[in-house]
Amino acid sequence: MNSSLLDRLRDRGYRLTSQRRVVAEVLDGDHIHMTADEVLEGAVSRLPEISRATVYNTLRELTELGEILELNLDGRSKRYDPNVTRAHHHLVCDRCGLVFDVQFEVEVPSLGLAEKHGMSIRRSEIVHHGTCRTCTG
Amino acid sequence: MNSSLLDRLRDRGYRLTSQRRVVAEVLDGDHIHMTADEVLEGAVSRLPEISRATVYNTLRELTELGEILELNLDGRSKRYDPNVTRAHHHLVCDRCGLVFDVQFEVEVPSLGLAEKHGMSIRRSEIVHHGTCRTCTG
DNA sequence: GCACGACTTGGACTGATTCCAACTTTGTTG
DNA sequence: CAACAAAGTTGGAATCAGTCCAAGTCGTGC
Ligand SMILES: [Mn+2]
Ligand SMILES: [Mn+2]
Ligand SMILES: [Zn+2]
Ligand SMILES: [Zn+2]
Repeated sequence: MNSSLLDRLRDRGYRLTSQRRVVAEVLDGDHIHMTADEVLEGAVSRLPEISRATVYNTLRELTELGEILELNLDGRSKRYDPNVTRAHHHLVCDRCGLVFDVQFEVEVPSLGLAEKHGMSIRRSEIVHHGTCRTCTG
Repeated sequence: MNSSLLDRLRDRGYRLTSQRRVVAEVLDGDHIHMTADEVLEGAVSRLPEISRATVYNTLRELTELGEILELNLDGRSKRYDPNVTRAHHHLVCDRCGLVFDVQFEVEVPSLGLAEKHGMSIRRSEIVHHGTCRTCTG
């Protein structure tokens, strides 16, 4: 998994810098949905001199490579999801921003030509908005 | 439709100011997904002295009333959708931001208790990301 | 070892939205 | 009607996330 990520980076002609390695390490996990700032925080704790700009650059690169998903769950910070292999939904608490994965056996409905308005579709996203238990009080 | 919106505003104890009326008018339509700035622009053309702050205030109120939907389609500006009666998906061009409605007969899969992680769900959103015909070139 | 392109950096900048304190409007009460 | 309170509006400052940029560093091929 991780080695293939690094391989892919190399295959694209990207250099394997300590900064990129650290960002990839911080993002490793199963049900995490970190903001860029959280990634920066984790990266800094391993490599104190890493900069915000590099974290943003690397997140963009990893997204373009398809190694992570960039999620717009609420109107706030984007979140980055390393789980690209198993398609899943997301559950978001509109009050506190908590995010859950939902492993649900519903294939995303594929659209017919008519519905696509001539667009080519790359990816479909299902987000459920609600209130988590602690926020309900 | 429109009168019921104004009625609802009154029922909640909201005053029916010219500013609120203008914002509601600008938002009236069927397949529109305006940004706050576009709403402001339309509102100003009818009521030049209206302020940005009031537009944002009114958009929040209408959203809380359930009269419009606040959509986070891309990481940019939120979009406001007055079509709350017919559930539908959205199709977004990731290059130019164009938005289409998709009237598709797929009910949003409802989640079982286990999948909900204890959350109460208010609304589910399906967004298809891709590239529109003109952006494909 | 040098040169060059790739990469990183801090800080300035931008765009979207929220916040705020002053002001205006409207509704209520005597 | 006058006076006061409550609700609404305003412009601009502030915040927040993200992008941009010019300068400096690194590292690979020659
Ligand atoms: Mn996820
Ligand atoms: Mn719509
Ligand atoms: Zn919550
Ligand atoms: Zn497009």
